[in-house]
Amino acid sequence: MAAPSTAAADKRRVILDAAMRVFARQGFHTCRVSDIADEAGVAYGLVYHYFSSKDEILDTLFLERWNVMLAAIAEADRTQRSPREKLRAIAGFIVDSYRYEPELMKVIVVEVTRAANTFGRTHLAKIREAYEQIGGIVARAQADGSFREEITPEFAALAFYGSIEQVLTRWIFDRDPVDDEELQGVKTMIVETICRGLERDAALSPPAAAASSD
Amino acid sequence: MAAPSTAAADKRRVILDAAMRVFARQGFHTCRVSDIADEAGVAYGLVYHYFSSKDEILDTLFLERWNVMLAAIAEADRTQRSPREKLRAIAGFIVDSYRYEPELMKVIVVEVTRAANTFGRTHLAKIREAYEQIGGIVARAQADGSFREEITPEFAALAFYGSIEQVLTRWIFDRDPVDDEELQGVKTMIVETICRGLERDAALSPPAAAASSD
Amino acid sequence: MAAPSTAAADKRRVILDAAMRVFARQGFHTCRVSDIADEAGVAYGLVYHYFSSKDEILDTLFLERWNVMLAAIAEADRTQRSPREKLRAIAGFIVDSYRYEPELMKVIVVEVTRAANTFGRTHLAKIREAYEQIGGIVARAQADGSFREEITPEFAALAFYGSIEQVLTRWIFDRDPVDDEELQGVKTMIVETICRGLERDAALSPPAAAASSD
Amino acid sequence: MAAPSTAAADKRRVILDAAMRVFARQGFHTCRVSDIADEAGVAYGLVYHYFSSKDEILDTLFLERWNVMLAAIAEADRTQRSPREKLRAIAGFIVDSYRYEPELMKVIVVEVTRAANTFGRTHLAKIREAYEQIGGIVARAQADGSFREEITPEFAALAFYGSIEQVLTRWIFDRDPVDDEELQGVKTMIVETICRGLERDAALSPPAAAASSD
DNA sequence: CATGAATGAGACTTCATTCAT
DNA sequence: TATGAATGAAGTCTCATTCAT
Repeated sequence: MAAPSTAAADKRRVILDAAMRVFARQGFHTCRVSDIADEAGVAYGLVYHYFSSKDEILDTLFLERWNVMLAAIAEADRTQRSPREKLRAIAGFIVDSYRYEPELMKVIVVEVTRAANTFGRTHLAKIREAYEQIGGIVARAQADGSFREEITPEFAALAFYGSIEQVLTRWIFDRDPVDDEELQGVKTMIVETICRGLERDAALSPPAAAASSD
Repeated sequence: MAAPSTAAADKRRVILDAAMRVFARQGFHTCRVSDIADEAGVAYGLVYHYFSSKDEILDTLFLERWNVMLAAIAEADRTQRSPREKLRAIAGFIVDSYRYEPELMKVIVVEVTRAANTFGRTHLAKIREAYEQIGGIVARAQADGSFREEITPEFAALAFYGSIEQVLTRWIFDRDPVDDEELQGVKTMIVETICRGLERDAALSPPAAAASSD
Repeated sequence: MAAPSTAAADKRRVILDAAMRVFARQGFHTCRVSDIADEAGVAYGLVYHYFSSKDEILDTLFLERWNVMLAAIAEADRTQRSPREKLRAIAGFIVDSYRYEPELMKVIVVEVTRAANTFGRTHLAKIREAYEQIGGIVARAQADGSFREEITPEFAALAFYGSIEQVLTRWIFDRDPVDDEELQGVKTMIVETICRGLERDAALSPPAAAASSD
Repeated sequence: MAAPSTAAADKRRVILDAAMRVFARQGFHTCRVSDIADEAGVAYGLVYHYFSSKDEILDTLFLERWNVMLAAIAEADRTQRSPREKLRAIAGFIVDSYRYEPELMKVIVVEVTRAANTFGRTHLAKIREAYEQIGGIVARAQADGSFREEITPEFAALAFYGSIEQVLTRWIFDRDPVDDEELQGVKTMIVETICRGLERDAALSPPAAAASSD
């Protein structure tokens, strides 16, 4: 009796993956539910057997991924590493997500986090959880003296995430595929720019050395 | 004989301003053309007398504003000021734009620059002109030795603009109106974070002094 | 398993038949798609489930009928009958089409073949196929000596079809229904006028006798 | 004081001629009133100073021309010529009308006489006046014994006019301009086909001779 | 006479969702 | 589970006509 439920779970997954590709290719608003069904190779109505609406499909794709990212941020924060190293781990995770799942990340960024008026609004609280975790890392870095206090943690989080999102958006709409070297370079530039902007004067040299250990 | 043309221009302006308010309030996709006509106090068809489509109204609002911003960036670049001061002038211009015309800026950011799949794509080239101008400032700062060369000008522009856009987005969707103090604080934090991230070690102290004169 | 597809085909037919009645009653441009849906007793959107546009419905009605007519012409031509008999068979087929399906023929004639600027243009090539087949009959009659050569086959076809179309148009817009006697009379008059005009002098008497056998 | 009224009359004429060209080029339903104004080089509203509606412009173009044609038919009928010569004169007049004013005739035929559902209906009575005059010629030819009585005058009129209209329609939608030889040939073919179809057996030879005198 | 801004009703088409089988 | 036919609300755009100047 487990087989059918597994099969069912598979179909659901098939639809989700198809939706991801269709959303990435055509955009959420431009595609029709039938496009998703066609891509998944299932009948029209079956989509509504697994999801209550077209919105719910995107909600699901977003939440699955975003929760993974929140976990990754929490994990990075849980380590004993320096703030700069934590932030580098986070930036690295997001950039690698794009590397390995560019279609999914395109959907997440284009259709949710940047879609301020629609899904970005729906998931506002969830999205801000990421900012808050990042802000927390900054706040604690300020408390322990490694980051200076002129910059509020809230702003720091916005600048950090905003820089990354902007880079992803650029990649998403560029013709050329991004090569690995550029991906690694961006990870470094993010911390080299934002973290250095956040760190105390005295801290400027050592972290540069620390970064090389990554 | 000037009156009619003035009157005509006025009606066009009335419609544009009404559209700005309606787009800001309801969102471009959620509002109907009749909402714009109602807000403007004109007949439905008059909207189509001045604009060929609903899209063209938003295009017009965006281009009007974006061209002003490009001019402001070019103007900031034309001065003899330091790179940091130039970037501060640009950040200041954008932040002040939001201060004085929050509805317009909400429309620009939410419906165009962040709407990657729709108008953001249409105006991709125009939007990138801003990045390129900012990147040019950075590149020249690297050439004259004030900015270090580890960070590419392209990335620097994305990080700079991305940070600002993220802050605006936060303000746009926050309940509370932003007070002047916060606005000024953000201007400072932007340069304090991004510019410091971009500047050479030796340059870290002097700019801090320069910034205090703003 | 045949039932659903039959049911589906039926609904499509129901819509086509309803459209035929509505087009005949109100005219293609004057009726709304909702009039068709109402007449068919189906929901608005179902019309668009089966047809991609209002135009396509008329295209379908026309092509269905016109292909039947082209087949009838080809069939008439395939027999061993005299040219006059072939043309009488064709005229008879068209006149009988009006007798048995006056609404459909009204739509075909009024909305397509006579609508030179709209559907008549779209289906120009298809319409001309009929002229060409008729012209072919005339050309072969000239070759075998039964028709004289002063009249080009092209003109003969236009005159033949033009005469019939004009008669149909007259009937279509007359108040009174056409009785069978008039229908039969017209069939005879068409061949008696046009064919006699086309035939050689020597041929004038025999065909008159032949016609009486119809 | 005559000058302004002359000027006024001129403007009215300018608009009518412009409308003729625009209707011929774009079709009545496809063009906008502003297209006519543009073509005439006058302001939008002026069209409504001279005509109460777009329809009235076409009505005017049609009636002007159709009345000329009715007069020509009456004139042809008034002579002492044979029925065949009268019909040849009428066919010749219509064909020459197309020769000298193809745009106007295109509008008359395509937008009025063939537009059964719209203007053809409005002007039904006027159009039928032509048929009736032609029918009258045929009826009198039957009374004097030159035309046989198997064909009703009503049908004869429809066949005669229908043949001509079909030829004009063909020319109108053919790419190639019609040369004079073809025009003359068609005049002959019309009477050679239709009149011969209408004439008594005994009359077949003499008219052929008569026709050569044209 | 002349202008062209202003009016507003009207219709096609799309597509998410439901439901009978 | 699975299918896809059926539903119907919603919104953009067109354009003939009017009218103030």
